Parts: sequence; C-alpha cells; structure tokens
Amino acid sequence: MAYRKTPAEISRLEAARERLVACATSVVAEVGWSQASVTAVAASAGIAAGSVYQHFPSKAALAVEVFRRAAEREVEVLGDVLRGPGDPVERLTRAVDVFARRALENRGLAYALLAAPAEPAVGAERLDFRRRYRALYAEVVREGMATGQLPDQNAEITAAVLTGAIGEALVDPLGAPDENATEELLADLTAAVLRCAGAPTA
Amino acid sequence: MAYRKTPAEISRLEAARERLVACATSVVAEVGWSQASVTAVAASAGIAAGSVYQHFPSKAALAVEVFRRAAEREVEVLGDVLRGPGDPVERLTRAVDVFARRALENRGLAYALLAAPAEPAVGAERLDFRRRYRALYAEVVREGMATGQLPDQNAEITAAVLTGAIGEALVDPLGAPDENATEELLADLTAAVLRCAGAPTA
DNA sequence: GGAAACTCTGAATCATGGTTCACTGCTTCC
DNA sequence: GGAAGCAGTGAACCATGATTCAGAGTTTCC
Repeated sequence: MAYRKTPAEISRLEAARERLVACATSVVAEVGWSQASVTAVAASAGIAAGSVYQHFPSKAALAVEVFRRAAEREVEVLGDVLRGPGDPVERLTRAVDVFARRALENRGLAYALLAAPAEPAVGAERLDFRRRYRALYAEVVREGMATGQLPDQNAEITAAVLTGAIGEALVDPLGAPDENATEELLADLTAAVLRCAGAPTA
Repeated sequence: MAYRKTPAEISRLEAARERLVACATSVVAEVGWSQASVTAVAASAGIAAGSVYQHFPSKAALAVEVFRRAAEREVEVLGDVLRGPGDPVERLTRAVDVFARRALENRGLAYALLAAPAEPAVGAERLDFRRRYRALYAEVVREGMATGQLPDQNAEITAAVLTGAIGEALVDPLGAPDENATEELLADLTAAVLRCAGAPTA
C-alpha cells in the first residue's frame, strides 16, 4: 500500500465532479441536449474530454446525472409547496405560480427538462420525473376532494392533465421570451388549472 | 429526346414513393424514430437503402414527410369534429373522445407523433402540429364564450392547456396497454377537459 | 434491335462524436 | 528522495448510420 487518497484529495475530486455537473447543466440549458457534446462540456469545465470519463462511465451517465439533479430540485420545491401550509386549493394555486415562475426564470433549463429532444436515457428519466409530478398533484387533488373543496373526480387523471397542461402552456413562452406578458400568463394559467381541478372560481 | 417517362412509369414511381412513406410510417410506429434507420425503412419497403434517395433528398426529409402525413390526418379529423354539428361543448366532448380513441387504437403512431424522441427536423414539425391543435381548440373555446356556454377566459391558454392535458393523459396509457380501462379513462379525461374549459358538469 | 436515359443496387465512403490509451505529471508514503 | 499508483491530457481509435456512386438492369423511342 503505497498510495491512499487523502481527505483533501478526495474532496478535490468531488469538487471537480460537482463542477463538471454544474458546467454540463449550463451547457445543456444553453444549447440543449443534442448540442451538448462531451467535448463542449469538458471545454466548458476547463478539462480534457478524456477526463470526463474519470467521473462518469459514459456520456449518457453524465446526462442522466445532470437531469436528475435539476429535476430533483424542481420536484422538491413543488413538493414543499403542495405539502406546505394552506388549504389544498391555495397550495395548488401557489404551486402553479412557483413552478411557472421558476421555469420562466431559467428558460433554457426548464425547456431541457420539459421538452427538449434528448437521448433515450434522459427520456426515460423524464418519464419518471413526470410521474413524480403527477403523484404530487394527485395527492393534493385527493385532499381537496376529502375536504369537499374539490368535486369528485379521478385524481390520477386530473394530475396527469395538470402536469401536461402546465408544461404545454409554458413551452411556447419558454421559446419566445415576452417578459411583460408573464403576469397575465400566470393569472390565466392558474385560472385554467383551478377550473380543471374543479375549484370554485375566485 | 430518346427517353420520356410514360404515364405508367410516372405512376409506378409515385406508387413506390407512397409505399416507402407507408412502410416508413409503420416502422416508426413500431420502433420509434431513433430506431428507424434508412436501412431498416428500406428493408421494410423491400428496396435498397440507396433507393430511398431517389424519392427523398435525405433521411430527415423522409421523416418530415412521414410525420406530416400522419399529423395532417389527425388535425383534419379533429378539425372536422370541432367544426362539425352541435354546440361548442358537445363538439369539444366529442373531439376528446375521437382523438383519444384514435390514439389508443394506434398507440405506436400516436406516441411517435406526440412524444417519442426525434431528430430536430421532426421536433420542429411537432411544434407546428401542436400549434395547429391549439388553434382549433382556441376556436371552439371562443365560440363557447360567445354563446355564453363557457365562462370568460383566455382562449389561447385554455387551448394550450387542453392540448398538453390530453397528450400527457394519453402518454402513459399508450405505453402500458390496459385495454379494459379505456372507457373509464375516456370518461374521466373528458370530465377533466370540460371542467378545464369551464363547461357546466353534466 | 439498339442507343440513350433512367432506376435500382449495395458495398464503399464519409461524418460525427463518443471512447480509449499511452504518456505526462502529481500525490502518497516509506 | 524515490518507487508506486493515480489523475489529467488529447490525439487516435472506433462504431454507427447516413450518403454516395459505379455498375447492372429497365424502359423508351427510333
């Protein structure tokens, strides 16, 4: 035993890995999955292409990691809001607002997570990600039915509908940045979502 | 002038092209865009790979043609229903039913049109396709508002929401074929869509 | 029948971009 | 200090799959 990684060395390597993930995320947000080559990502992180393979076994593994990190954040934020204080309808309202604002503030990343063409491995992650969204929405819809605030309905279907609805309504704005229309978009989208869940119109 | 295409020859070539498009559509429906190589498509049509290039300048052009043909059919069917007889809410109800049934009857193709990973050229077509859906839905929503059947709302947003909602609600069922749940799915999806547009619950 | 012009073929070619690897230089530990 | 082992490099390698093209087979028209 003539070599053992010292703690400093370990954390240096971890930092390099983190930096790589962060840079890859930026590249993906800027140019999309299809343009995010290993070479481009490595260049953005200031390392050689070959060095990527010391942190990840393949490009696909890196892509999946990038997707998971970003998606996880969104699921957590949404979960916090949907399970936070307030009655179910209030929480749903706030969730749409928070989700849409986050997406519009980081359009490139939002587009990459929601809709951008991606390799199959990332596509599979995306399906899982959307399933988790649906589960969160379904939960709050069920609560709403339990409290009598929402009418009887198939919570799973409503959840899928909400997930698709919010995504689709955002994809176009994500591509065509029209800053000043944001508030109106949010108001109208929230209204549509509430109608969809059967919440009494405010 | 020693050679001029005879009518029979012309129609033979057209037929070959049609056959190629049809076979390519089948292949895409079965294995998705990413697996539909020129070789595979040509084999399915019973011709050599090189012959594809007598009908299309590139693989992308063929893919776009396949997408357009299939998408066009769906837009037409939807347009017929949404602009057909009945009041706006009746038409919207029927449209969801028809669209979803068609998708569930040809799951592979529906998935390819709605969600399957595809090359950029096809992705661009998909955006256009969805825009046309939104326009159709927006029209019927506006009519509903005009007749007083639907409450005041942003028709464009509702249309986007409906497009995304229906797509998302179908993607999962398209992957996991559970035949006997179809009718329940349709009923619940229709209910959610009508709530979303603000139609009085039946 | 036969020259001209076209279609069809499929193996060779090419482009792209992920992956490997021999080498350089740094870190560890006796 | 120096041997052993690891991280970093980037040019070479390789796999995939679209595209080309020279030749073979058809069709047209005189």
